[in-house]
Amino acid sequence: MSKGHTLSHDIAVALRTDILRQRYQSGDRLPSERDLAVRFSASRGAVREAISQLEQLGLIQVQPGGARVQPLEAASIAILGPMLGLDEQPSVDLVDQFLQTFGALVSLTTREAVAKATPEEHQRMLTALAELKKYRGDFSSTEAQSNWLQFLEYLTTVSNNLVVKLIGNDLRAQFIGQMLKSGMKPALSKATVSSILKRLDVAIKDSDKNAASRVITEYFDELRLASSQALESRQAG
Amino acid sequence: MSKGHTLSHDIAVALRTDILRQRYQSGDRLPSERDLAVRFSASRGAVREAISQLEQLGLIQVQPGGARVQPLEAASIAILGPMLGLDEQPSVDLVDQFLQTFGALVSLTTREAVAKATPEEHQRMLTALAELKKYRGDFSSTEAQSNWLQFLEYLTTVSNNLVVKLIGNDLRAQFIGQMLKSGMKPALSKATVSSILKRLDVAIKDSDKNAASRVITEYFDELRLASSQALESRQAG
DNA sequence: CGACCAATTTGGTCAGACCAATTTAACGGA
DNA sequence: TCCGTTAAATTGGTCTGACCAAATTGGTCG
Repeated sequence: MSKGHTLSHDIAVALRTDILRQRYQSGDRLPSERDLAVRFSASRGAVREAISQLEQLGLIQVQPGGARVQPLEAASIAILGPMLGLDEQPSVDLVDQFLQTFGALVSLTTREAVAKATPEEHQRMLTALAELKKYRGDFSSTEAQSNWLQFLEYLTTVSNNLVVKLIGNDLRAQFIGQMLKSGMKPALSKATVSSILKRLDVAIKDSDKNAASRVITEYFDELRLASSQALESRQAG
Repeated sequence: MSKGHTLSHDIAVALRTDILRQRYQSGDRLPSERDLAVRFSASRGAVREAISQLEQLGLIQVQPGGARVQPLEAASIAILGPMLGLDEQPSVDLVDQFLQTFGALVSLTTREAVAKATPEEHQRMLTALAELKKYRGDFSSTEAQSNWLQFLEYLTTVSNNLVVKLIGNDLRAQFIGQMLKSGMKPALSKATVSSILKRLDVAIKDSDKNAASRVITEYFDELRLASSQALESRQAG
């Protein structure tokens, strides 16, 4: 194991990809563990480990007689990243759904953060915003994106909502990884970004949780629009 | 395997519980696979399967030299149900966070469902609401709760947001299971429930997505309040 | 064609072996 | 006594082959 991945993990990834590409329909039986061991030139133990990982993801149900593929929509959120990474470019619908959902969660944590922040946290939010404003609305660099995401993550921390944090763990790392891999960066205009940062600043200064939440919702609505356009023009071009 | 659970799953559950109960701190090394095999009177293979499940949950990181416990807040949402089920009664904060987050997601899907529904779906929503109104605000029965949850799930289906669906898979089944196990049912007054159903009906009839979303948000805010009170009075009593 | 039974296949688990990577212990020198 | 180096021990990663319980498949008979 020199490349940091176990064989069982590699097998699970390969099978997961087969399932996500619908090479098996819901209800179909997977090949037997013995057959998979031959296919992957591995021991049955490694295959069993892989299979139990897929079962935990909700992708299959295992019982004596064979493992059966389950409906995709009954699976865990942890399959989102792999789904997005299936093709060279992600599905427009799925990206939109992700942004919409992620936006709703961030809007919630922003609201709660503004409502709950200690004076110190409040100041730290404003300081971070001031740093973001230095980009003058130009969020296209990796650094700017990273700082913006860190800011959003800080809001989650201040909101102290573990449930959102746990969901975010499954959503964020996977999504960002796949977006970067696909080389796609949705571009908001500098005017839009500047406006959002400015209004967010005012909302936080005024401890106006509703305004802050609205600004974030608007940011994600803009981002959804820009993403859809970017993806569609890539598909046309 | 006569009781529907594999040994590896039982071992994973036991270790997960140890970790969630903070018997190990973040950074601590778990006992070796060989020691765990002795402890659980199992083979090392079964232990390895259990360990790889815990790694997928983000609870541990496995490498030669030993598996290390990871910070809880870096884990997957799939640990929420087990966290809620640790004690006889769930943590007030965690239940509140769950309801807040779940409420935000349902509010989003309600908004989208109202915006997107086909005439047939629209009619089906109204029909389901009419059925719910027959309870005259009395949601205390298992049947009423079940029908209400089915209605909310139908909204998710109509909204066609796979991301929310996948998150819901991790949230819903676990949470409801744990709540029922703890025998706790938060009680909203009949007047509150009737009012919510009535206004939701109007909003859907008018295809007013914002109003529908607001009604759902309000329902969950009331539910959060009632839950906190119910849990706190149980702790006091 | 359907029911029943036997054979085969499948998952569940075990023990023991071996190799690569990490951790711990021991030794020597300053 | 402390630090650095090396060796030994421990740990994870994987394999093979065996056996048992549960499910599936195939064959036979009415």
